[in-house]
Amino acid sequence: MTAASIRARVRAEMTEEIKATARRHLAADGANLSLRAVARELGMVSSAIYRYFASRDELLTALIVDAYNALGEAAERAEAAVDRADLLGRWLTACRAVRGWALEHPHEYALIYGSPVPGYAAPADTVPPASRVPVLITGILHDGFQAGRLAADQGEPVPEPLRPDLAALSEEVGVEVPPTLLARGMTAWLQLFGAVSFEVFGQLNNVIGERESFFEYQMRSAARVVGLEG
Amino acid sequence: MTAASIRARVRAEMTEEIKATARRHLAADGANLSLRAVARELGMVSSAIYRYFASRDELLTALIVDAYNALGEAAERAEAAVDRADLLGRWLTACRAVRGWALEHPHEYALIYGSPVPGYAAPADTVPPASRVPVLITGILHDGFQAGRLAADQGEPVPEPLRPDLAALSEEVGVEVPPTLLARGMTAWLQLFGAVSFEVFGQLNNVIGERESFFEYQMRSAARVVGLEG
DNA sequence: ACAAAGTCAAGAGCAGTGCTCTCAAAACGT
DNA sequence: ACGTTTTGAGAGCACTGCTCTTGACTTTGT
Repeated sequence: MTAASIRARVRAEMTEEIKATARRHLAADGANLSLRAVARELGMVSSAIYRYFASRDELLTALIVDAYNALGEAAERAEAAVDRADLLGRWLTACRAVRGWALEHPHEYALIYGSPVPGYAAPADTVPPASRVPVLITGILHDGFQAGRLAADQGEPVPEPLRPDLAALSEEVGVEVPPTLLARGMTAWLQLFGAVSFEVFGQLNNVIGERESFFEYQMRSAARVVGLEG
Repeated sequence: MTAASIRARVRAEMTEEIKATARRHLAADGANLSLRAVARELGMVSSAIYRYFASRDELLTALIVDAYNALGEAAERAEAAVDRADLLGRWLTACRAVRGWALEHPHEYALIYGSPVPGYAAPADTVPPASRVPVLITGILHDGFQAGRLAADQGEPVPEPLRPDLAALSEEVGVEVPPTLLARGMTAWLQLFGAVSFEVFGQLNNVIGERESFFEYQMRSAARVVGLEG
């Protein structure tokens, strides 16, 4: 049994090493990285990789799950260090963590928030890692609402047809937030990933030089829409 | 000279035909479409394509420019049909046109607003087509400001370091808009493309069913931040 | 202790890719 | 009509993802 564990452990290490190498190659070739190149760098032959990943897509899926988790954890850790009562601080800190991680790992960010890979369909096990950031944001909304510091109704009225979607969403996450507040939360969510994506994908090149100020302004503006006071 | 025109015209038609075929292949293979497959479908050999495009990247550039122009034109045409005094209507109409085009041409949209193609660097001639939508939005801001219906200062205060960027931007576009208003315009811009990207790239799957209501709500909310009254 | 079962890396091979080069046949300007 | 330019075809290079087979090694059941 201990012997089997050894083999299992070696296998796990090898798997991790392949992923690490692939992650490095991601920077050069994006989503269409070369399995053969990864194998070559690891001093093995391409067919050997298929012992660990059934296909290139499966390798990609592993990288995607890892990326979602890394991003989620970065946001969670940063946000957890902020005083629970400081709602605006929690929001801004989470935003900065997302942006920071994205700028540090632009190619992994592109993998999860960029254009979908052509033939690739994300399997179900990417969903929980993917929802870590949304869940985090929803938690801030929840706390603010419970404390009576976030109004349910405010700003643009929420269209009737949209409310069931929002109610189902709040239920799915397991956090109770009124649909009207959740709708504003999604505005902030769009604003966050819109800003990060534009910066990472180069849409801000030759447009905005002061990236930090710009991001800070946009996230504070989003917070204002939600109703988070400074 | 007329003879030369014939050859030139045939060449132009051939170029257009290659692009059209490539556009079709874009749907299946995304940014890494196959030159050979395109050639095969056109009944020619792969090397013949190099008479029209020096490389795959150059073909991609042509597709990118076309996509930016198509999107820009769709937005401009729709917006132009709205009463000039109806600022909110102009904004919402432009937004709907952008979303509509993106949903009709998801793969072309991914090409211009998705993750940047790995080895590819966008040449300078993509800039003017790319700025058609931003210019359009800026025009609405300008008209509203001139008419005294859009306040310069409102909402979140704009950080000092950001102002030169915004001033330069307004100058570059050739449309006079106060930096504070332009900052809110960029909020709306982020909101627009954040919403469209999330929908086209599948981030809203199993999250929002009522896409139209959701989009409408988000764009009205963005308009409110800018200061566009209904 | 030893054979059976399982696991692994390697190599050959298939069909495909972007791209370059050469060569013959058109189309063109004069 | 003649020399130039443009065009398509074909062969070829180095590369890709992936499959299948082979031989060596390790783990397991008895």
